[in-house]
Amino acid sequence: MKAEGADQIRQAFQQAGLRCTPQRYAMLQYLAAEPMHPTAEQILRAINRSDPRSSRATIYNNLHALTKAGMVSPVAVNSGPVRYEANRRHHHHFICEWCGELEDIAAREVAYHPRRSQLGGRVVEDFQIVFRGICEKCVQKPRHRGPVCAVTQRGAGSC
Amino acid sequence: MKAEGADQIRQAFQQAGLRCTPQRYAMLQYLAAEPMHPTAEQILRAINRSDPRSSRATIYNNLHALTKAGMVSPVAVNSGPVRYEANRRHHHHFICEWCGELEDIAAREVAYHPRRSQLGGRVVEDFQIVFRGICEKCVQKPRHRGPVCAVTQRGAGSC
DNA sequence: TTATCTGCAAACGCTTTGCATCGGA
DNA sequence: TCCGATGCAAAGCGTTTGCAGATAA
Repeated sequence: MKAEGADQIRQAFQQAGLRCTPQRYAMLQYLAAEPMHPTAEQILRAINRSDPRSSRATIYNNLHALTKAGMVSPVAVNSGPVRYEANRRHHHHFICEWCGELEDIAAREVAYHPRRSQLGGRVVEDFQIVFRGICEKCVQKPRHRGPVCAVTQRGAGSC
Repeated sequence: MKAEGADQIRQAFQQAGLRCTPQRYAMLQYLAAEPMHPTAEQILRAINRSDPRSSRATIYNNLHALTKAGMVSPVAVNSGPVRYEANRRHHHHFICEWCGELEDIAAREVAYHPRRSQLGGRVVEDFQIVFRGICEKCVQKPRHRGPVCAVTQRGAGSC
């Protein structure tokens, strides 16, 4: 996904009823251009690298605001710091058990398209598949170390 | 799922090459009998309610040990404290966006049984579906408060 | 007997919060 | 102009760690 145009970003904030501050602008631009799933800390470092000085508190405040407005989504598929992604089309996730990397899986790669919007007496509004296994990079690398810790997601790093 | 027999629990530890201490025994017994997905703190409180005095550090140590041995699994589908479950058969999860409750969904309730164990160049070893929506209890209750915060999972509690 | 486990307490990492100041609309 | 956003610093919560003493096998 490419970076959005300047007007597009301003407009998005307007529609959400949020002020378009330099900090928010930088955050959304970064997240929309970024194929990774950065943590709050990574977002802070990335946007402070180029221009305005954002504070940690502002990053957290705005991640909440943007989440509430539906402009970004928290990705909480493993433990550790929460990761974020700009809202793209419906997709799933893959987690490498060796290097901990988190990748997107396009919905069309998966043959599951439930028709029912119910499950027992529950109303289902969304679903998301999390695959676990070994990523492409790790498959073709010799296994230096063991897999990452299933709880902390730390302990390896061979990718 | 019912509580396991005493011998069964001792045996499980033996097979894993782990000592069967009173603390570990209580933890596994509790997790095997418990249909919830308790946090470390909840496990601590639950097992200290009945018998031996376990410490917080021991709970965390053992959750790692039991996870490494494949006897319990961390459930990290939302942010906040990590939740744990004893290893049962393959299943999925449902998260209520109103009360934050986490429920199991039996695999047979879901018509997705992928044949391939690959996804691009990746090796898939496991997958897990996370459904989001409104749980049975919340569906039939008037909506007192808004949904829980998507980041912190706090802010409601109507269930 | 001894490697392993426990418990305490301190430290750590991530996140939230209170409050004074600032600035976009 | 003024409500909402920012930044700082301190506190909060969940978790990890080091180490001395206890204990299952």
